[in-house]
Amino acid sequence: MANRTALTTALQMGFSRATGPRKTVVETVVAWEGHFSAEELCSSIPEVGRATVYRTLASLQKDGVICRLMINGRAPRYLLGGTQHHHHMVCNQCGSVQDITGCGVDDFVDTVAQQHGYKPDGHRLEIYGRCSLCAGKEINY
Amino acid sequence: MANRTALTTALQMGFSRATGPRKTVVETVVAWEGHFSAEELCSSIPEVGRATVYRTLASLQKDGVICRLMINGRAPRYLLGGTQHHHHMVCNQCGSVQDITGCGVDDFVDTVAQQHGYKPDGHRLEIYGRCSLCAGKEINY
DNA sequence: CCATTAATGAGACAATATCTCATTAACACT
DNA sequence: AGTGTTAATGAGATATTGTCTCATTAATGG
Repeated sequence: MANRTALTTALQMGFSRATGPRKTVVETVVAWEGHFSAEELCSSIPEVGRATVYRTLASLQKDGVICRLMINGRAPRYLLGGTQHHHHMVCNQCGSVQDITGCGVDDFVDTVAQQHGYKPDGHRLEIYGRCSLCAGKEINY
Repeated sequence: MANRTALTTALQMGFSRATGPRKTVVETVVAWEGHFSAEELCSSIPEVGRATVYRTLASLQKDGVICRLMINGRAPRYLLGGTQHHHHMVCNQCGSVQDITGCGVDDFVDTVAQQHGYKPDGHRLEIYGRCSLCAGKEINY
């Protein structure tokens, strides 16, 4: 399994006990195709409590196992991929996500951050835009 | 008034009627110091209905009059500034916002976007990190 | 196998966002 | 200025998402 290492690591980092519920959450996250919201994850594993899901997501994010993307709409969405996929371009309309790699992003972010006295959180960069396929889907108040 | 143009424009763009409530919202936004959440805005102008505030915010964002920042926590925060202030660096902990200008960001974003077939939404770039003043404020589930 | 205590989860609560639809009022046109 | 048309409003219900409490469960070291 490609993500075996990530899974095992995730189960151990940031916690002192490797529990069953957490294992369920992590395995589900690892197997997920594309990005997901916390509520979607909760729904897919109703046997795990909501608090535990949120706890685990926060921990995984903190440890860099998953990324948290603020796409258009209310709920943040999560995406597997820590060290390798820190940079994304997100479509505000359809929520499609593209990786940005090998573009000198790290250097750029570091430079800008340093200029402003920031310590970038894992050098994470997200560009929000609109992919060419998306027309304006209006909200109906 | 410095933002006279922005205000007038904002009142007319995207709507067919310039109404009193919308004028109230826009004037309040223009006069606001720093960033704000939708609920904060609602509270400050209770005479305007919640739906109208959200409607107007969405419109202003779409027209590029305000920026929407997804800072750590639940509620998105808004910031006056369209064309001039499209780039920000946001601290995930304290929510402080710094402008990024004159760093070749536009060119960079354009290049990356083009490579991925994106049309960046007003060339808006946001880097989420952690400012050096902020220690980890944990969540107590 | 036991004791310790980290972790869990049910469910209340809080915060935020959206929707419905009857009412109001902005605007074009006299 | 008066009037008809209809865009816009807002009160309040509802939906969605996130956090907290605390009694109970179970992982781990010894």
